[in-house]
Amino acid sequence: MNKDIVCPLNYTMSLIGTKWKPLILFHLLNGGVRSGVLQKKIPGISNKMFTQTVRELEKDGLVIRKIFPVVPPKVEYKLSERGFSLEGILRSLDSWGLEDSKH
Amino acid sequence: MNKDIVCPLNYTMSLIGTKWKPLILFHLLNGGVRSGVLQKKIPGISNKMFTQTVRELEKDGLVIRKIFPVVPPKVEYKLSERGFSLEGILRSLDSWGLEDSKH
DNA sequence: CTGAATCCGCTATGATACTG
DNA sequence: CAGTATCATAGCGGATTCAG
Repeated sequence: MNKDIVCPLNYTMSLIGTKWKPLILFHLLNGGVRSGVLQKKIPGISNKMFTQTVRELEKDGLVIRKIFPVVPPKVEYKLSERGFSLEGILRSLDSWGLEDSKH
Repeated sequence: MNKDIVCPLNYTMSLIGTKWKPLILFHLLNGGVRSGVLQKKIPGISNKMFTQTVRELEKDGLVIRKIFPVVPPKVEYKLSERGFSLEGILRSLDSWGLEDSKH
């Protein structure tokens, strides 16, 4: 009996339940963006965690990584269709923060 | 300039952006419950992290802790009004997991 | 020059045993 | 029953190094 299926929330958390994943996904809602630009949008994230996290998202099929074979190196990240299906949740999290921070 | 306000999502994540917080909050949606019962609903959480996490939620005003001065000890946790305001988000996360796990 | 991997020190986490 | 203490491990952050 798989616990992730007993409560689907466990399944969701296994995919996006970390400190940085929702933030990265949120900043990709507006479209694909270059690696360095994306990283600058995430305040406080370390280089290492950015790379590690975005790669996990890629592995889980939420983010697509596109490499341009040019000099200097260029890498872009964008949401997959599956990643986009989280849009409502991500925007709700953002809206909740906006409202709650007023109180 | 506070980064948590530049993007409200940062603020939200600072409150519930950990592995266990959404799970604990979700299992409190149906009402107050005794400590041990709540912990059993969270598969995989260690005793230490359960106590630590639920106390942080209490400190942030999302969860209310009620102590009954009896023997054996009895402690109940329930959502505060502020905690309940996350209901929509928590149920969306659960629903998303249910849908996504089908694919 | 950009993107990412490696190394090291530190913090957070988990398992177990124990206290009130 | 609820929570704490202790210790081993895993994960994170920062600086540096490497690759293209």
